[in-house]
Amino acid sequence: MSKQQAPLTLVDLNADTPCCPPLAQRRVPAETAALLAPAFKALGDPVRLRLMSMIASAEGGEACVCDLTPAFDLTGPTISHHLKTLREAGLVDAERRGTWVYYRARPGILRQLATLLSVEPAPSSQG
Amino acid sequence: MSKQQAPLTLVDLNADTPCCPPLAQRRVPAETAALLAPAFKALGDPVRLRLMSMIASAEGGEACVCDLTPAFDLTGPTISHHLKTLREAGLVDAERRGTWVYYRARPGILRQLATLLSVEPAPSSQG
DNA sequence: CGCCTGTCTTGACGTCCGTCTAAGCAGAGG
DNA sequence: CCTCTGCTTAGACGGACGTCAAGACAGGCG
Repeated sequence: MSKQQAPLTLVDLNADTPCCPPLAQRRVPAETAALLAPAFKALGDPVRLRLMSMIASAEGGEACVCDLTPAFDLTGPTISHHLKTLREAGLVDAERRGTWVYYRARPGILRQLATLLSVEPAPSSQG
Repeated sequence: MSKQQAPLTLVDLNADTPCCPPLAQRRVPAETAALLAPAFKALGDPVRLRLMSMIASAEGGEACVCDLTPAFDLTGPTISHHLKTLREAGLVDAERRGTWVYYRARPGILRQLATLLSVEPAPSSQG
């Protein structure tokens, strides 16, 4: 990090409010696309999509790896790898408490992605 | 096509109404994840995310390849390849009219993805 | 018909991804 | 201290991905 403080990205993935208008309302700028695409990419694997859902829908808002792993026909390291991908995409946070590691969804970025994909409620035949 | 009509998938990507509750509300079943993950994957590339936005936000709801290509520092075939990926993911439709090919967004699946990612409006501190 | 323009397909090349096994690290308990 | 369990990291391997150059296909025009 020898750089000065980078010129603060236009999009704040931690914000709780949408960063940008829906994709169908205005062209997504290249910088925004570069920032948001990795999040979609992370959700672009069935295993990770299910992991994300299991974490986000878990009681108490968090899920233990020990609960996630047995739901798949995959080895522990593979699940760990997918969780790391979700973490690096900013979609989840991890916290160790004693023996177990708990994952928690970050609602902010989820909301931003949802807003980006949102479409006008109905395609009225005449404008 | 010697097959009989396939046993209609649980999720209809063409429907205009959401296929399933938000990811944070209930665990996404494996079959649903397998069906929707490719759409997220298709949006997981910055170029395709921008293409999708350019198409969805275009006037008249459609965009000509000839308008899309010059927006990128990529060759024609590469753009064509990305458009094919979006097409195969069910996100856009293509139609040839004379010399040019026009792409059009499919709002149905976009709505479904948005619904899937949607989160409770606000983590109100008051129960 | 023959050429020109616009788009897609093919084949190739380097990189990234999903998965595994083996090894490493962190707490809990004897 | 040692060992056991839970999770992550490291390394390897096959397959998929993003890109390009070259060629094929489709439609308009002289």
